[in-house]
Amino acid sequence: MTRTDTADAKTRLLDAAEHLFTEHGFAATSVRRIATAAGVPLAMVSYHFGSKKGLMEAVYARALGQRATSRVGYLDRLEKQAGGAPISVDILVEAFISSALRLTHKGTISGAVFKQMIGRAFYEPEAGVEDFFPTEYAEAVERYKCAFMRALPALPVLSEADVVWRMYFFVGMVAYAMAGKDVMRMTEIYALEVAGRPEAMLRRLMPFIVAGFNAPSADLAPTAGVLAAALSA
Amino acid sequence: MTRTDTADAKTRLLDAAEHLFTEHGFAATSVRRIATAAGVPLAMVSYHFGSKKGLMEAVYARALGQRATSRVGYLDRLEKQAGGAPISVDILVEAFISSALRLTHKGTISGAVFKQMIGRAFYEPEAGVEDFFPTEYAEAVERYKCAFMRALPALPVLSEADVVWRMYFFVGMVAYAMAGKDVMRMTEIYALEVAGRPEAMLRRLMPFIVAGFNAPSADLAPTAGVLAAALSA
DNA sequence: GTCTATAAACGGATAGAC
DNA sequence: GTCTATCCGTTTATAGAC
Repeated sequence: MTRTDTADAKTRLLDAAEHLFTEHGFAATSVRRIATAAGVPLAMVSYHFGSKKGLMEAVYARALGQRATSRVGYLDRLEKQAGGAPISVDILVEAFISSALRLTHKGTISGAVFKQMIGRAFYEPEAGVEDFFPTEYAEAVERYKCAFMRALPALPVLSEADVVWRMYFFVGMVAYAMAGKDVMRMTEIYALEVAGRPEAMLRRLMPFIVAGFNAPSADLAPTAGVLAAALSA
Repeated sequence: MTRTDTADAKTRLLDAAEHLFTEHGFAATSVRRIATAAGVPLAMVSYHFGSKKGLMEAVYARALGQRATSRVGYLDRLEKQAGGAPISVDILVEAFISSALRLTHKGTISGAVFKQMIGRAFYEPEAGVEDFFPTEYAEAVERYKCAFMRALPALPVLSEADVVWRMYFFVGMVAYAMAGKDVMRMTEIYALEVAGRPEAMLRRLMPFIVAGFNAPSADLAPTAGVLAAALSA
């Protein structure tokens, strides 16, 4: 007996939609199916949310809204505590990931579902959240960018392009992991311990990312080209 | 006047489907739209491919089939040339990415479209290629895994779990970039030079990944926990 | 082999009873 | 406020003419 069974129609629709959109995607999920899963008449979707799209926006709004505080919360506390001194890269990386994962442990939504939902939002073509995310997270990205630039070794200094690219890669990787995707079935084939344990992944991910951020600037030491050199040797 | 205009119905359907599935996703693309775009009667879809799903499988089969040789081609040549000696990490990383990007420059399909299509295949829920990819690429993953383990510093040696995790992160990042996704709109906001130029991204990505692979083992130096320590200080 | 016409089911949305 | 019944466009797939 889950909470959904006793909640009101609106909440049950949101719960069902969240789950089904996450699992099958927006276009592939019909409102009929959502209403059936929620045990609610079809018309309640139009009544409460106006349209299918309205329902999806409500799903994201609920999920993100109630967690809005955690985007730069860690960073605020860290900067306050540091009192002007740079924050080290490893702490920034863990703060960034933790802000993402922490969404998993708060609020009414199942952590696993929410995590996948956000991961999916990154790839769903018609998701519509592509208009939502950037405005909501632009500040967080900018704040972390500045923090990373201050944290990284002064000489040879990384260009802003270097830092932003590395954050781009970082975000992409976290999205892939959060979406629970594993196209190569690597977690199966190599029995990676990941099921339901984001901490295990975090432990593996952190050194990888931290080292990446600390790599020499691509402006100064263009690494690409070694393949061609090796093959023509 | 593109090639599509003169090709036969089957080919034109594949071309149109490839393009539309890539742009809008499987569920959101109707066969009518595909047939219209291809300038071909609707019934030709059933005739040639049996069903919508059959069409999609044909799209992937054509795209991947004709490029099957390039998955471990670089690695074969590198290992032959090295004659038993380990291949350095930077060369392996570039070979792996190049094998992915090289798909872009071969065959009949537009590079940009194919690239996005593969990227999409990683996230499309109903794509069905999740049964296809692992079997096709398991050998390549295993080969690269062995090569990376031989290339990485002997002491402290990375565990197989370390190496596989790092390949997992690597794959995820490449998938995100290949799908052309950018949820945070970072390429816009920070004017990253990426449009149509995978080489620019490669130059930025390589040092990041290489450094990540060379990071100390997560088994020996668990980095996670610095955030909690910093906040409780 | 190719295509037109249509079937059969499903999609989102709503009118109007209660 | 809540729900049943239905509208009507669109979907996939096919039957059958050419």
